[in-house]
Amino acid sequence: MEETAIDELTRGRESTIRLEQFLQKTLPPEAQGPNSTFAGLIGEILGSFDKALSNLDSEGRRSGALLDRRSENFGGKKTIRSGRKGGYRRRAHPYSCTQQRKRTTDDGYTWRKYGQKVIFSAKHPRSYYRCTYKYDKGCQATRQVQRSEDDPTMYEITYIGEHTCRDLPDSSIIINFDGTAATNNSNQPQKVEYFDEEVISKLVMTGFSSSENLVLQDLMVSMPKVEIASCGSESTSDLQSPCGSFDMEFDEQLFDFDDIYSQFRAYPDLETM
DNA sequence: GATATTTGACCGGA
DNA sequence: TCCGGTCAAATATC
Repeated sequence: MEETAIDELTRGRESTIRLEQFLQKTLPPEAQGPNSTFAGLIGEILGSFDKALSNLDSEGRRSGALLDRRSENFGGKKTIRSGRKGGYRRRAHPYSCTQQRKRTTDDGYTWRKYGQKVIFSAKHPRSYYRCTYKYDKGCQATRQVQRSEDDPTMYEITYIGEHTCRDLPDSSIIINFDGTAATNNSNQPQKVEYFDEEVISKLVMTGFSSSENLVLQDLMVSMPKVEIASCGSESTSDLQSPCGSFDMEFDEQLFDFDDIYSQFRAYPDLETM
């Protein structure tokens, strides 16, 4: 399973390199300087692939220990050691991502606060939240919320672990390219798989030949899918995204997709090509 | 009464 | 030994 993810990421990386080579041929020289949007974007995409590959690689080395630890906690029953008040094992953080937001409540999940700490060298205390369904469904997701020191109106929210409380059947997965939520008959939250088609299609519409499209199709296939939990009325978040939480999903493992997504958002001029 | 939050203590990792 | 993450009893809120 993990090897498949690595293969796909490697393929995506190679496709990005091919895309870079193609754009180098087609873009005017002034658009290709070291400080250009083009160079920055390609560099960051490659960097993200490298980072994801690096994370996966290190996960592979640690996976045995992690699985043991996670399965130990999964039942929701705390094993309190005799004579101790605490009795817990601090979890490693296999998957985490940090976002900055003005609000902390619109990520589509329900959280229960379980602690708050004053952090050394930080102005503001850090709050700790776990998924409400930790014990009901064994969901191991947690998040940490801390007011930003630079901008006190913003919160730095770190999501740790994956939500297993929304373990939806595959039949409910909706492939959606335009970001509009399709409807189904159930009242279950929908799991929508979403590609940033807008950006890629604009690239395609700028005159790529069919063979060149293959490069992009390659890239799209290799690009990790974005899992967006449909958040109903709360779908408008402070981020420029349909929903608050972005995770890259490879089967049962979630990886941060923020970097790649934000790279496209960080270059509005690309979207107007 | 059930559920959520607060807060001091405990524990693990660096 | 210090710092940060988590636990769980006490307290607050609905």
